[in-house]
Amino acid sequence: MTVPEARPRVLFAGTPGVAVPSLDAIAAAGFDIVAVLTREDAPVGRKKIMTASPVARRAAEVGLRIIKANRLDDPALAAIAEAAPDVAAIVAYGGLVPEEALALPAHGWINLHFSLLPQWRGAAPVQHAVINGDEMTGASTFLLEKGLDTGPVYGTLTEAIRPEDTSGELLERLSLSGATLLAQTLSVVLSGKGVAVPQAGRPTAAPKLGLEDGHIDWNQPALAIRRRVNGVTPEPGAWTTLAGQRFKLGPVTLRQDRSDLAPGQVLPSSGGSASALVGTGSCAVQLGQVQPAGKKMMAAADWARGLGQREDVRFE
RNA sequence: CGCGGGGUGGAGCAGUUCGGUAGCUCGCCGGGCUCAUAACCCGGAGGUCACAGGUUCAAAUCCUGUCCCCGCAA
Repeated sequence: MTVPEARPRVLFAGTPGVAVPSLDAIAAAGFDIVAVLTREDAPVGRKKIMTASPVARRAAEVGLRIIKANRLDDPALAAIAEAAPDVAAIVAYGGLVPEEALALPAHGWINLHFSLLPQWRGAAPVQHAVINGDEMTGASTFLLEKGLDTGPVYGTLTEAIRPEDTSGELLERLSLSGATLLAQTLSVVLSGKGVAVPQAGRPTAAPKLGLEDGHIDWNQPALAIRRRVNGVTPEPGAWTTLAGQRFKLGPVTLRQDRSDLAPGQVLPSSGGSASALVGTGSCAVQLGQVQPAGKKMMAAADWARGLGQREDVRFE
């Protein structure tokens, strides 16, 4: 009987869709994923259907051992200890990793974070980068420690933020390139050649966004409004109100040729090139997709047609 | 049974209160005008008004039930 060559034992921790490419990349790189830690099933949608996380579903497809826990209490810690990982890789797990857990793998926990640390530490780095109007962002792999995203950095990559990028699109690109970075970092760390560099520079905070973060203030300049809309798209979503009703907005485009509209004033234009313009603190913006309360998401041009001849349309 | 809005030609809407001829802005097809056009003019096709019962001389509209979509809340 031959003794198989020892493959590095990896614990993967992650929950949402952006973590799935990392799981795939680590598996493809040949690591032995001894367990996948993810959050418990959660009710989704109006019907509250209990749904497993994207990472849990992917892990199930591949036949990996799954540990579902919202907090790393004793049973979860025991399960991790039993899996005996050499290293843990964590991408958007969604829960705090206590110090007892940090010590379990010999090489610690390697976190993939979607910013150039120490910029945008926290739950929503991509969203804040977009809202802030950053032209460049990236991803970092670092050694998890007690503080929030404060550990020394193993590797980074950069990604340009395009003016029309939404957080969702940017995050998708970063989830793919970041997955490769994470797999590379694991290899280097497990080989003992990893070099972790303490974070240098001025930290900024990127707390999780709430519903109110998507509330558009039409008195702001058009550029700021576009950045905010892009930053909160698709989650938690940009919105305003119309006649007291919630009105969701998709990405907008700047119309620097129109500055004759008051902030919030809506101008439906008719004709084959129908669209809807909205006044801001500076020039107007042109709406792309809109969703009035109780309606499906629709093209702003379609919505504008249904408005008819009304001229009193105004967002609050 | 958490609260609320909605389902009307391909799209977005009006019409429902107070039953009585299917409407508006577009799109589509054909023709015209034009150097040209997403502009303008003329003509045309396309709808069991979500579904099922009920009331009525008559239902998109009133009554009952069902399905589906969405905004909140969680």
